[in-house]
Amino acid sequence: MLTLQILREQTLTVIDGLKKRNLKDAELLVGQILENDKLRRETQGTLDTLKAKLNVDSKKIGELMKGGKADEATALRTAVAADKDKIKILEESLNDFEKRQLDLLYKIPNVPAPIVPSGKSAEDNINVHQHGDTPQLLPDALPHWELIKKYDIIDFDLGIKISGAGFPVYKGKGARLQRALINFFLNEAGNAGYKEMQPPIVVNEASGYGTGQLPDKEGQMYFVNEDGLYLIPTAEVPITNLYRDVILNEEELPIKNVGYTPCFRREAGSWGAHVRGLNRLHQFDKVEIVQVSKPEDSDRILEEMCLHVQGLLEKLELPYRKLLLCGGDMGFNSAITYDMEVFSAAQQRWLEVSSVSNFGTFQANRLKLRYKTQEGKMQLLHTLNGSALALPRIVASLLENNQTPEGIRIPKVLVPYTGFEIIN
RNA sequence: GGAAGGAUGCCAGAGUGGUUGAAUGGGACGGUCUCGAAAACCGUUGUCCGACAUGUCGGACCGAGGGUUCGAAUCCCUCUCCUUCCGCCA
Repeated sequence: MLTLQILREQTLTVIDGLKKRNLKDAELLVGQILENDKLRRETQGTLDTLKAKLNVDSKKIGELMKGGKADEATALRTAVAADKDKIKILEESLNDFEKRQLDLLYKIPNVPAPIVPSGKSAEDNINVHQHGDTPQLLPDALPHWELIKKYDIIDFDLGIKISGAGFPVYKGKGARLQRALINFFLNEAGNAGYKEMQPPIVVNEASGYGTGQLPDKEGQMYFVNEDGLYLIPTAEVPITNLYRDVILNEEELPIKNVGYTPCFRREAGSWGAHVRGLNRLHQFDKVEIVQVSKPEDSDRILEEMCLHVQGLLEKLELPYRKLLLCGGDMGFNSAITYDMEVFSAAQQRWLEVSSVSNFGTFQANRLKLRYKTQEGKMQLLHTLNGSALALPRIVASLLENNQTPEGIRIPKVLVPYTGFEIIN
């Protein structure tokens, strides 16, 4: 969430930024917060003055009691009672202002960075980079949902039997390919200086709030009611929350972590004709890179993370494009997001396989993730993350793009991981 | 699942209801000493909110939330978490 400081000091910038997201009531919301903030501060002022008086009087009563002046003490005691009533009322009112402040802050998305274009939907995203030729397939080329049946490597029906739709079973070389990709991605990140982490894949409520899945997005996560735990929609949640309520030393920065986890998404109401096969699943595998950096470094680091992801796609010989998301298509928490999309030849579609984002202080503010500057000042850090990479759509495009009459060719870089060169 | 104990500052660890934001020790930082270091000695060691002011003043914070009281780290209630033992088990 945005800090009050930003809202107070950069009000117009915030409103302009929010308009890029097509947030309807930007002025209204910001105005409500500032008004509430003003009232909150006034209330606290009078409350603090009263409390200061109470503290002095209490001390005085103590001294009177000690000095054996019980009468005077009793008199003062009755005088204090009136103040206590006032304090109680003011405290309630202060609580209300604080609660309302939080409610309002939760409603406001992050302010898009200056380079983010305004726009309503994916139509308005900007293609900033494209790499690789889209492959020409034979006329009898198959989409991946046919290929996985033909070679018996991913089985949706078995998944339906034991779990439900959107929970495929990977078999034989299909399972092996999954494992190969995960290892490849983890090793590449390790070589790039990321520390490998293996976090839990269920998280508590506080973690959901920390990275911004809660409130409001409960419906997208699986919830274990009995224990109050959420199945993670991405490794971003546990890995970023490792740094909740943490004060880092400047020398530790930037933090670079990578983790592989399964990811769970309910995807309520988002099923349609274009989500066949591996395009959208309830459970999928993903390797995620997460960084925590000083504010002045995060722009550079975002680029670095993008290049890492692009490098992976190039090594896998997949044609891809890099999009700068417009305000209307960005996630709630993000200040800048680049999406990487690979071309899936048989579907003739671009598939999003990675989303690399800089959150600025938006998550850090909720997480209370800070560091102490050399001048000894507490400062919120910046958080960033990106998929590197999400498996299912990578698999879809690998299968489709590399199909030949003899079988599906495995990219050279993966062969040491799979142990085979072709799926046939 | 059963039983018991606990939660205090960066860590360890005190704390009779009334200058306790909190003893003491350790660590870290600064200084003295030294060619340098160690040791020793001296000093510093919070966060959040607010008000005027780039410093001061006020308020809050001893797991969380309530309560009792003129006054709560200290008493009472609820919740959360942790540890240990037993049971079950990968």
